[in-house]
Amino acid sequence: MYNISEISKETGLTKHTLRYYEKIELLAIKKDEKGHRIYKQTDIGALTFIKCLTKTGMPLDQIKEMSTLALINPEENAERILSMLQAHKDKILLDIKASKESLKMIEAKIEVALKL
Amino acid sequence: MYNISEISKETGLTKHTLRYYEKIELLAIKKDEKGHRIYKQTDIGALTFIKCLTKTGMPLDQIKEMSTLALINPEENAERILSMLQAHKDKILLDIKASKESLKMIEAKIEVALKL
DNA sequence: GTTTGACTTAGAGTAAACTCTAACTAGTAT
DNA sequence: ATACTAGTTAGAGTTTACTCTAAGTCAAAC
Repeated sequence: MYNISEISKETGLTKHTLRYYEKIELLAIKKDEKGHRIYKQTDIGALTFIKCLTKTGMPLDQIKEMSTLALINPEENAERILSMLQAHKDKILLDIKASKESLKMIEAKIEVALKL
Repeated sequence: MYNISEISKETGLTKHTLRYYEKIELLAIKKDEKGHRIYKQTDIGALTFIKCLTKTGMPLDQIKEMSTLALINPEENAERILSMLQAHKDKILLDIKASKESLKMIEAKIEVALKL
């Protein structure tokens, strides 16, 4: 069990962001009798996965859609979740390809600048 | 010589975006006697490079800084331009690495979802 | 000759994802 | 008792990169 400061350190997300994620209902965190958030190991896992999705350009509303589907009925929604994950995987592969092409152009510019 | 519509088609940037790039002084385009923009081949090259930098996450103000330096005095500013390009290249390499790691996590989740 | 479609401008509006502020409570340290 | 620290909330503000609107000019098509 962790409090918000520990989770902030652990995940690298600010406390503001952690509360913001709850406000937009990306995830739900239990509170203690004082109203303070109590995070579990599984929450760290979820936040790590959210970070990995946002970093690779999945919008928060899509992440929210997936996590809602998984929360409500993982078995029934498995197909939909799977297709979203597959689509995102394909997008990342394309992004990597595009990045490599951009890299080539930049390297060419570096060559030009080196000659000045 | 091309007009804004042709350049929009050519580069995939909207006319709005092309005018916006001029407003923030990312590049300067000559006008004809009617005040209409006239684009040259070199402008297409510049816009293509700008696209490659934005796609890979370089902020517009940094692109602007580089293009200003290159415009004012390419020889004198070569070193600064070079270091910015190098830094961006390194950033892209790190991003690709991170994307590949995210890919692994997503593929693991896909495996889990396939078992449902 | 008027409608259509291209262009122009200044400036307002939008979307996404935070980021911050103000006002508050509750527990601990001096 | 008072100051410090950590937590809470609602809601306002910020940043980036567009994106759109309104009002206008100008030339060709019907």
